[in-house]
Amino acid sequence: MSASPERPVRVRFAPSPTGYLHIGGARTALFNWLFARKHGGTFILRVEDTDQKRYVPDSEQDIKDNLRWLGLTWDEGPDVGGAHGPYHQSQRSDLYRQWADWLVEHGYAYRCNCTAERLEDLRKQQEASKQTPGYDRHCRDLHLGAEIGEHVVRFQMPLDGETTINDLIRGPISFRNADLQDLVLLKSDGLPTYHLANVVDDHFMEISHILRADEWIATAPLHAQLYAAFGWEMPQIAHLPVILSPSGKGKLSKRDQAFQDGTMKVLVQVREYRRAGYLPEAVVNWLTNIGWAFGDDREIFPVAESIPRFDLANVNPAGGKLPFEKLEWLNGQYMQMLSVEDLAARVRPFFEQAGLAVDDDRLRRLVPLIRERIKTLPDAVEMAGFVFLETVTLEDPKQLVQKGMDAAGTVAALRAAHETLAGLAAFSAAAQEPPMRQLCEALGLKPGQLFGAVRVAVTAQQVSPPLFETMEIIGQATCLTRIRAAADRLEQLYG
RNA sequence: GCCCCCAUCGUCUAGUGGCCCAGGACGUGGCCCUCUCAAGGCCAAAACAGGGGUUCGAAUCCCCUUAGGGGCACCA
Repeated sequence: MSASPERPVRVRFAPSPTGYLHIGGARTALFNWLFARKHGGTFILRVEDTDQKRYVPDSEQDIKDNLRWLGLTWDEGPDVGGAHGPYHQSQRSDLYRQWADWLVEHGYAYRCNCTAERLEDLRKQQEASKQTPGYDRHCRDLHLGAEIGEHVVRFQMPLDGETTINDLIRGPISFRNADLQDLVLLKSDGLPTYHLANVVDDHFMEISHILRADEWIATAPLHAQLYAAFGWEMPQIAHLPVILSPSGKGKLSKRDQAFQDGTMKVLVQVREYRRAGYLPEAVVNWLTNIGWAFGDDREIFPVAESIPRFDLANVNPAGGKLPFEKLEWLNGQYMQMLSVEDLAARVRPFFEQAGLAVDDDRLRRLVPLIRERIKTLPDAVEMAGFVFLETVTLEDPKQLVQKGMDAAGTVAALRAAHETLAGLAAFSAAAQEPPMRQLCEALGLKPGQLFGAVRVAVTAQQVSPPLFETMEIIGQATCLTRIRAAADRLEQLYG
């Protein structure tokens, strides 16, 4: 039953199109992808669309788009094809049916026509009498034929003995067969359950290693028994640790959308990370570091460098929570590493979405100023959107008044600044600073007071990129207009 | 209830019997730098869940307890 070590590495990510790509799913995909790349193997995408009830039409597209966004491209699967297709389980029904029949014929499975009502009653009884819930094997020895009409096919689990799974991360895990269920393999709609489909597909797609979330551990012995019944070699298997909800209750996968946990925004779907302005390379770096460590005490590493180091033997079996604060930091680090060109291109759509008319020259000059001040792409809009605005308006002119100053003094300071700045022949930051500092002394103000008032006048914000560089980008005329307007308004209202 | 996984700072982790009175990172606090905010630099607080073994020696191996998690579907 153990796989031959020399078997070519072929791994798969097999999502079900019942929802958008989840961050936990992305992590599973990432580890599969890393494993494949490490071993020069093949990474396969397989769509497990056998649940018609929960099918979400645009979820497959979302899954594919976001895998690509993360750079987790597949070598075989939808859109790219391959020699082991089709890669949608809904197109492989005949195969599953054929092998389900084979199991029945060979005494490894049986037909069952127990009704949903009977199963429901059974479960209620078992709960009432505090018994372990599960199918009572009513039809197991009835040898029902195909003529019974609507029915399912159940696996005939051996009643004694043990099944041992050799998990690559956890070592051997044993189960008493008597504790295992006669699970449904083929549903009454003729489609397979996960258990049958994944075994048949993994076999015919020549999957060498199964890397999946650890919620599958409990059904692994069933899968092992299926391989044994078919007489097929079982792939090597490893169960990846789950990602837990930061709120401390349950696994994250139970929530399917972003939610608020205290002061922290918890993002769940990959599309939410994308929209929130995280860089895919930062997300990948972050995800790689949950359950696995690069080594050498390094926290920041490009994916290309983690490939040769990746090893299942170093995967931590314990589940963990997503460290969101670390993503914020990592994202900031990655943004600092990007070229001006690159960051400008990435930040541009966010300005546009905010309805701002982006000027390329200004944007390129702005990027170095905001690069180390933003954590996510849309932060740039909040920090420096005023650069692309014709006029800015202050909610309350009182905001111009800095600590230790009054309205009259502020008006005077602004007018003095206006005069100083208006007198400059060149409006570069370097040209602005010395006379403005002299002005501080002349007015008896601290730099923070004068510059603060000018900052608010020019940007309508208390916080901005460095003042002189910012004014240089905005331009002399616009700055002067804004300073005068601010002084006028303050004087009018509080003078 | 039954079966299974799992357990190092608040969080992500390093540690595969002596190099560990436990290292890194995020976050937190302090200081420095400073036109705001950041970034950066320096410093600090902060963990081997508990109890038994094994061993000359245990964070590392074994057992029990406890905590957390998963599963017990005609969902994946």
